[in-house]
Amino acid sequence: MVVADTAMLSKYAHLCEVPVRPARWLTESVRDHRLKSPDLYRFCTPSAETCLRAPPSSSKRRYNYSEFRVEVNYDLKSQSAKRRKVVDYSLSSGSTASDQSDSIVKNLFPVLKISRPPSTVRHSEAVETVSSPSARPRRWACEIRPTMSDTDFPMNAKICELLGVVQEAYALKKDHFRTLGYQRAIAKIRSLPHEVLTIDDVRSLGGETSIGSRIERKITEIITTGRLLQAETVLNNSENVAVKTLCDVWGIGPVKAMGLVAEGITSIEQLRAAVRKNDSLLDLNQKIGLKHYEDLLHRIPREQVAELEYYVRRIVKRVDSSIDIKVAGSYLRGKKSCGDVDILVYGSSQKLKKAFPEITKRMKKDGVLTDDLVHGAGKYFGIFKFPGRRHGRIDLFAVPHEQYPYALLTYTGSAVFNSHQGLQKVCRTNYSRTRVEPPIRVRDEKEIFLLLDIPYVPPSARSIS
DNA sequence: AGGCGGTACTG
DNA sequence: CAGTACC
DNA sequence: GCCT
Repeated sequence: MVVADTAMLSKYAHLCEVPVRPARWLTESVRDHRLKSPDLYRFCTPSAETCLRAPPSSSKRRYNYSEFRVEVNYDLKSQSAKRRKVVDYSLSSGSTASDQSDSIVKNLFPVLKISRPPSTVRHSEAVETVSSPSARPRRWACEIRPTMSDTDFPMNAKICELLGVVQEAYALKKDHFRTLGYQRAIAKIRSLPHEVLTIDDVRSLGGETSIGSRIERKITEIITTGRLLQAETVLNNSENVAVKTLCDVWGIGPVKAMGLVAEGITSIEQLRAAVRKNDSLLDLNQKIGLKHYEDLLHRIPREQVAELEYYVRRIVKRVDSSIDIKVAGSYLRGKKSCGDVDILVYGSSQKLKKAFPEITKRMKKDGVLTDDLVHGAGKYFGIFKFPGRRHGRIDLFAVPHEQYPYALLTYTGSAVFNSHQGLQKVCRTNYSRTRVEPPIRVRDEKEIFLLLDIPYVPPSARSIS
């Protein structure tokens, strides 16, 4: 099943191999901290009719999350009568968090392999994988269509490249929404199953395409002339190029960069010279970003992230053995290299209060954390370094265990993946340091997918851009 | 005409 | 408060 | 920028 608004429905319902449910269902379930009966929230449009799940045979079935009894549709692709399984388990258990999650996973997803710790296995095995592809839907709700590789359709790639130049220029001007418009149009082109060689290839899509008259005109220009004047103007604008370069320094954004360019600073070297003369040109974080500019341009090899994980866990366990860590982000998604390292530090909020500052303190004493960028009560952003290695960016998040699955989902990303299907919304509502009400209780990420009734997507499949 | 993500930290 | 960053 |  898919949580959808009306626009979503008209766009994607025909692609869904699972039932569709209105967003109102999610909103009210979240608000009231219990799952509303889906039968009260059905779309009645003909196109969605075939997607709707048949009403439960037992009219007494309740969707109360406190007793956590939900239906699991774990073989959505099966053409035969839908196989269903009712899962019913109590929320009390003496086992550890990872034991719990493993056994739950095995119960819910018999075909799922549970990985050993990433540091002890080869990269390709380091993420949870589904052993039998036929045991889950081919097309996930969060992955509406596969993205074509650039070589598939040269013209599409060209269009995306040139529109991307314009989009970046708007991003630097902080024209947030025009940027968004271009991003969506580019995503659309990239997802097309055919090459755009005439403008009719775009027009024939019909419906909501994210491509309006303006972008359509630009696409026409690219198709007919092979060029886009506006993009060339941007690329030839040295001021633009300089702003972009300066924005690569952590802590410098478009506004600061434009200010620097206005002062005649157009390169990293010039910026360093300028800071030597005027110490207050940059704030503390920007100076740190500049100091490690070259190192931070490099991605961190997966093996080194695993080393860091080992080290941080050792520190954490010494501070408080009831606390554990989880490396999320692109590492958890199985990438061979990571732009930074995201680490969730999770345990009881009481213990975290004392332990979290202590953990970063010890890492600093060891010389592993070399610079602090942000340290709040619930998050730490900084720079780490191991002997003989480059500096790298590290983020630590203190997560109370009842919010852990939401935080894990959030920080595993990708950002684009999270932006689909209400994932962002449900995580936001339930993972927040300032949150007062208790979150909807879930034990692991899979239960969040259940909550949304979206087929589970393993981390390795969430790297959509 | 108005929406397009929400939150947390720095200075 | 604006700016920047996080996914 | 696009969409409702």
